[in-house]
Amino acid sequence: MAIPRAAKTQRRTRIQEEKEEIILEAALDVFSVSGFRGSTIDQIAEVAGMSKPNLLYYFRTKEAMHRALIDRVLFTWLEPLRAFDANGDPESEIRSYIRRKLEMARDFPRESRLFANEMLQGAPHVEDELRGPLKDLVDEKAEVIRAWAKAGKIAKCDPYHLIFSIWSTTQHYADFDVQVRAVLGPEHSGEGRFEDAARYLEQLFVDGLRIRGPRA
Amino acid sequence: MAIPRAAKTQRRTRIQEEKEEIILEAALDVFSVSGFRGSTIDQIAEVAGMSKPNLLYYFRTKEAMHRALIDRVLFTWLEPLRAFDANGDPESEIRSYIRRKLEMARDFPRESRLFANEMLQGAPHVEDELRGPLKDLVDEKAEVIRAWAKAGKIAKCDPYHLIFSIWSTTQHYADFDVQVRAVLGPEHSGEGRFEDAARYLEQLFVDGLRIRGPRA
DNA sequence: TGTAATGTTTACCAATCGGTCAAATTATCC
DNA sequence: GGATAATTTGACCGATTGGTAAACATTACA
Repeated sequence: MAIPRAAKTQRRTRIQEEKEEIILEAALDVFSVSGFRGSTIDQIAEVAGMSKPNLLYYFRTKEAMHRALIDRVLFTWLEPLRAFDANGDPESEIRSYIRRKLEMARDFPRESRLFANEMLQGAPHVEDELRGPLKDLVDEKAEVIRAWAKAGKIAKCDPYHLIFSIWSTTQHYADFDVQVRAVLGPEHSGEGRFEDAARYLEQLFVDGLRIRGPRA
Repeated sequence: MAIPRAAKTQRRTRIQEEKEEIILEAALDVFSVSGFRGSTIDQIAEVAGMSKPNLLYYFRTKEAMHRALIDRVLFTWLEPLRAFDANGDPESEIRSYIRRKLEMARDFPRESRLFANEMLQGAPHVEDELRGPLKDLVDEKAEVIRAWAKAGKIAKCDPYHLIFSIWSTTQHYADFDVQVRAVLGPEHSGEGRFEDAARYLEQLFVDGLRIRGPRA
């Protein structure tokens, strides 16, 4: 009798790893569009190409699927900020942070939307992570930015709202993709819009951080 | 026999106006958090304090409720952009546009989230409005900004991405409110955060638009 | 005040929801 | 190859879903 669920076994089988990957991929498709409440296990099962009980063999509940997905996304989502280097040159650090975040919006839009959906619903599943690891990381990087300003390397600014601005502007191209495409029109909806956005955003933020000399 | 639904009558009764208002208010509460698919008529009925069939007397389907809500929100949501004045002073126009958008994020967060939810789901109910009225309005204002740049009143920049940036940064404080509060901590989660955001964003965008002189 | 239109509720429906169960199938390892 | 564990599925469950039917209550208006 195979009572133990996959999750409870000691070692993960080859099949387990493969199937869990397929399921999470399908779950990402569905959750990122409809949010937790609006998604159904049947939808995910159909996308994954397996039966519903089979999904539930690998993840005991809908919550468990969502949880696993969120955990994975949350980690990789913070990668760019983690890479933010206190010893680097301020301007190029900001620049590459923007570029990296924009690349993620381009290459992993579903992950961005999954996260956005969770935020819109009041973060019922991740509030602890926000207040813990996320806040800690942001606090740390905000301190770096503040130190740069104090040392006169960049203009004074509120580091928290700077970070919020970079988050929102870059993620906008993933989360509000439909709107961006609709407004830009079909002729500017190719991948080139990410190039344009990168150019604009780098200019915007870097200019804002330069210490202003006498104006023309 | 009262076959005709409220919506089909010639003139709207006093009761109709009141109840429809109550229902839409409740629907906004629910839809803005859970999105269309994730919301149920029962939830809305409970918030509205009336029975489910009573809701369905005023709005025949869940879609009709959502539709009515979206239409109303879409209109008021574009108010600030409509007010953007081609004959005004560029710097103060941008400034007051940011301020107005931020006020809306503060005073009408549910409306912002309703819209964001719709975008995340691929705008299945409003794609036409995006491609029509919205695009037209943005095109018009983008032309204004381009003209300002051409006349040397502001620095050259991509007007579309400028508008996207203002949208995303301001709406972020409504849509990602949980995250903002979590990162800022309880001591900075009072209404003052909107003041700080306004100060930061006005500086960011206005600086970016100033024609740059020789640097210090 | 009577009556027709409007508004409200109870009871209900078929479809779908998240999830279980036991039986059947497949992979693994000796 | 056979025993055993791991995987997959069809049938099913109670709860919830969006929505309806019809009886009942209230309002507006002559």
